[in-house]
Amino acid sequence: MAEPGTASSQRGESLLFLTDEQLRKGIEAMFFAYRGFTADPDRILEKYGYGRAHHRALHFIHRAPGTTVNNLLAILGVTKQSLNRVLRGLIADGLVESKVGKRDKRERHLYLTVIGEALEQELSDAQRARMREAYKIAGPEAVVGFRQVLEAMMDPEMHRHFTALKEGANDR
Amino acid sequence: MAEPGTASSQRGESLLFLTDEQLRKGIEAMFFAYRGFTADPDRILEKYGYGRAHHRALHFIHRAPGTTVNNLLAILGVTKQSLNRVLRGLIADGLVESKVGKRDKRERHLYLTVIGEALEQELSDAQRARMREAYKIAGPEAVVGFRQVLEAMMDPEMHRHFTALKEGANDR
DNA sequence: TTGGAAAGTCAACAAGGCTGACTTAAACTT
DNA sequence: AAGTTTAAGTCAGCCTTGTTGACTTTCCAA
Repeated sequence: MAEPGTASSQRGESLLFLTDEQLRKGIEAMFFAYRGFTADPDRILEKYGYGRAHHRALHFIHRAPGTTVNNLLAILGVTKQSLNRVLRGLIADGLVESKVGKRDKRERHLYLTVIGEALEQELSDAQRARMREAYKIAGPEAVVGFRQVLEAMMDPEMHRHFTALKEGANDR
Repeated sequence: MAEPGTASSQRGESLLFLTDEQLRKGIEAMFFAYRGFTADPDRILEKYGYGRAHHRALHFIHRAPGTTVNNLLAILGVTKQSLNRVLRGLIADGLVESKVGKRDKRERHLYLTVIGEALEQELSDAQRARMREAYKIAGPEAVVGFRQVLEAMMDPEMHRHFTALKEGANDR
C-alpha cells in the first residue's frame, strides 16, 4: 500500500519515489477537496442569487480594501468584461462601493459596504469553518505541509499575488 | 508572524490556535493553487477543442474502466444531461467507447479507446509533472499533510468515491 | 405483464468565461 | 499644446458547462 514514501530516510531533502498512482491520487484529492471547499459558500450564494464569481470579488475586495479594478483583474485572472458584469451587480445591490482615485482619477478604488461586509463574513465563516475542521482532523503538522504543497503548485505570478495578500493583509 | 501553531505542544492531537487570518490564507492558497492545478491541462485541451468537463470524464473513465454512466455521474456530481453532452462528443470523436452491459443491458459501460488513452496520458502527464514538482519542493512530510487536509475537506460522499478509486485502482 | 429504474434525448435557460470594437477621461510624453 | 497611453467601462456576440423539465426507449423484476 505504502503512502508517499522515500528511499531510506524519511526526513528532509531525501528523494521521493512517487508512483503515477500516488500522483493521480493527489490529483483526485484536489478535485474532490475543491468541491468541498466551494460547497458551503455555493449554498449561501444561491440564497442571494449570486455565484462564485461574486464570492471571489467580495473576498478579495475585503482582503485588499481600496484595490483598483486593474489589480483585482490580475488577481482573479479574468477579463475586465467578465469582472465588470459581476461588479456592476454588486455595486447596484449596494454591496460594493467604487470611489474615484484621489491621486489618479482614472482609477476606481473598491470597498465593501456594511452589507457587503456582512455577506462576505457569512461566506467566509462557512468556508473557514470547513477549513478549521479539516485542519483539526489533519493536525498541525499536516497544515504546514498542506500550505507548502499548495504554494509550490501555484504559477509564479499567482504566487506573487498570494504573497502580496499574505503579508500586508487587512486594515492598513 | 507565527505560522499555524499550537498552544504548548507541537505534536499530535494538541489544540490548534488558528486565526481567521491564517484560515483565510488557507482559503486563498486553495484558490490560487487550483488555478495552477488546472492550467496545464487547460492549455492542452484547447488544442483539441475540449474543455475541463472532457478532461474529468477521461480521467475517471481511465481510472475506472467499464464504469457505468450512473457511477460516473455520482463521481462527477453533475446532471446526466450535462455529462451526456460531453460523453456524446468524446464517443463521436472516437475517444470513448460505450458498451451495453452484459448482465444489465440498460447500463452502458465506458472505456477509453487507444486514442482516448493517448489524450488522457497527455493530460495526465502534464498534471502529474506539476504535482511531482510541487511535492519535490515541499518535501515528503508535506505530501502526507497535504493529502490529509484535502481528505478532511471533502464531503463524506465525495470521500467515499475518493476511497473507492484509491484502493481498487486500475486494470482489473 | 406491468411498474419502475437506467439511459438517453430535446428544449430552454443561466452563469460566467471569452473576443473584439469602441468611448471617456485622465495622465503621461514629446 | 498635441498626441499617445492607460484605466475603466460598455455593447454585442459567442462558447462551455452547468441547470430544469418533459419525454422516450429499453429492459429487469416482482
